[in-house]
Amino acid sequence: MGIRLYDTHAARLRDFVPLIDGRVGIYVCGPTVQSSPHIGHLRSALVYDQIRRWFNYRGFDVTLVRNVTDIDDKVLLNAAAAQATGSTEQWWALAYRYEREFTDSYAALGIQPPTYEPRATANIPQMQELIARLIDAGHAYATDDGSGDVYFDVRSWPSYGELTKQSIDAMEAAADADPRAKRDPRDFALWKGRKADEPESASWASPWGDGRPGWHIECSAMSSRYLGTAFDIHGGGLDLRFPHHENELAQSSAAGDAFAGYWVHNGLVNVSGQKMSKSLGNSVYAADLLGAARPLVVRYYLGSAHYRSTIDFTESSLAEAEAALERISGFLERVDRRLAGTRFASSGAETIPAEFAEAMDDDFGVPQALAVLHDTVRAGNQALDNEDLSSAATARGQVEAMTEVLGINPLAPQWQVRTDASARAALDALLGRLLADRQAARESRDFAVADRIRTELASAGITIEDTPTGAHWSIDGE
RNA sequence: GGUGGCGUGGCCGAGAGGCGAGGCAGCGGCCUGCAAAGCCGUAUACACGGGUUCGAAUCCCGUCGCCACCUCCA
Repeated sequence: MGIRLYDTHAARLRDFVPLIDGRVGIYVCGPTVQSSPHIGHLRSALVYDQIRRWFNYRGFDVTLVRNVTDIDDKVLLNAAAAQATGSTEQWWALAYRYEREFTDSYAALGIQPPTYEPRATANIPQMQELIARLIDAGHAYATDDGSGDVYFDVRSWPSYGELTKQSIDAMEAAADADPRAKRDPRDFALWKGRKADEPESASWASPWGDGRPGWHIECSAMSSRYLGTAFDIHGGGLDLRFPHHENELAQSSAAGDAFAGYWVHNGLVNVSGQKMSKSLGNSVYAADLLGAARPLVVRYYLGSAHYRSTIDFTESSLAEAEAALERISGFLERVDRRLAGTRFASSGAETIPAEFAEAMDDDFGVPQALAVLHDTVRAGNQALDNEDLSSAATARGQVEAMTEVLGINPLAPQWQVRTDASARAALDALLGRLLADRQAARESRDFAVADRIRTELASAGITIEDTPTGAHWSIDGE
């Protein structure tokens, strides 16, 4: 049985059949690097990381391309606005600064780097070549108003609107768009002629005059450059279906490219039930999240809902994720302690339970897969309670395998807080003394003393758990 | 106006015709000196009204409410 996924274009679940056996090419729309990454950007990148990891597990050779839009109106606008108040930062420096913020945030969440991350500014010739093909084919036109603009002619492409099932005539006319010299208000820019107040560094020579690319053309050009004119999966946020993906599809098809075989769209993130927007001032940035919880907790939270559903970020969201994760790491630590020194000490086979795999194969059903994970944790704890070490070891292997493929193994090096080894050893020695004192007090039934030690440690952020093999201490939140 | 989606127990969140996913919180119990952790048990949940069916949270019709997109969006 193979992987099924929901194709937005067909509007139904489809069996995944790769163009080339054993390989999958995925193109994902990355961010416009005009401001800091927010919770929605993280969720989107995480979704494709999960998908990519599952394809990998299923034996596919995955090529994941996620672009960086580093030239666009907002980038220029934001740089110009800062310059107006004294900044000397150029638009390209601003874009690169934000690009690094994105990279750092992705890395913090354990999102594997894509196979390649092309920048729009590095693919201008490819875009121009595509625009020229569209003009030749009669689907695009350069305006005659001297602006240097080139537009896609939506009326020339009968299937325009097919991705989002809309007909051109039923579309609302763009209220705020500057019609300039468009033949139809829905025509969209492929090339934007340079305006007098725009920096020379943001313009490129072209057959239609100096200028810069429109937004949509970059993805068509870059996907075909790196994945071929026909490739397997195109992904992005639900909000990109229209106009961005609709336009990509129109221009690539009109140019004669087969383009994406499957369209995948991830759900958006709301904040307390509301859409996140700058005007509402309710944006939750990556920095806010990473300041509020460990990166692993953020990853678990953002990755625990189904990729197509809207998730709502509320006050308790991170605490709930933390608690769920605590169950998993609690088991893994417990089983490791119990199995140490036994013949089950070293990790056995890491196997993925069939139900987990079935859930993931079915449109990446992470929520059901997590249910299997939690069931396995319970089974493992039961086995430990019953001193059934063999079953406990099996459960450990399964939990490790499942958390590994989801990128949420709490014991993975990625998530370990870097603590000074010598400081840790010193702490361990001190706690050893205190725990010995507490044990002595307990044996002489002086519980007041024993409890005081435990309370004092608790107020220092250290939790004591008594186990059959002695007291175990841990630092809260690690 | 057009297109698409959603409404599940105190909360989060799956499922899509027939044994009540899972997590959090709560309650009862086991364990413990007491805890913690763990385990066991614990819920007449599917917006409303009709209909189809032996059987509907799931399919159909209608109603109400909420949301997204319609050229800035992850």
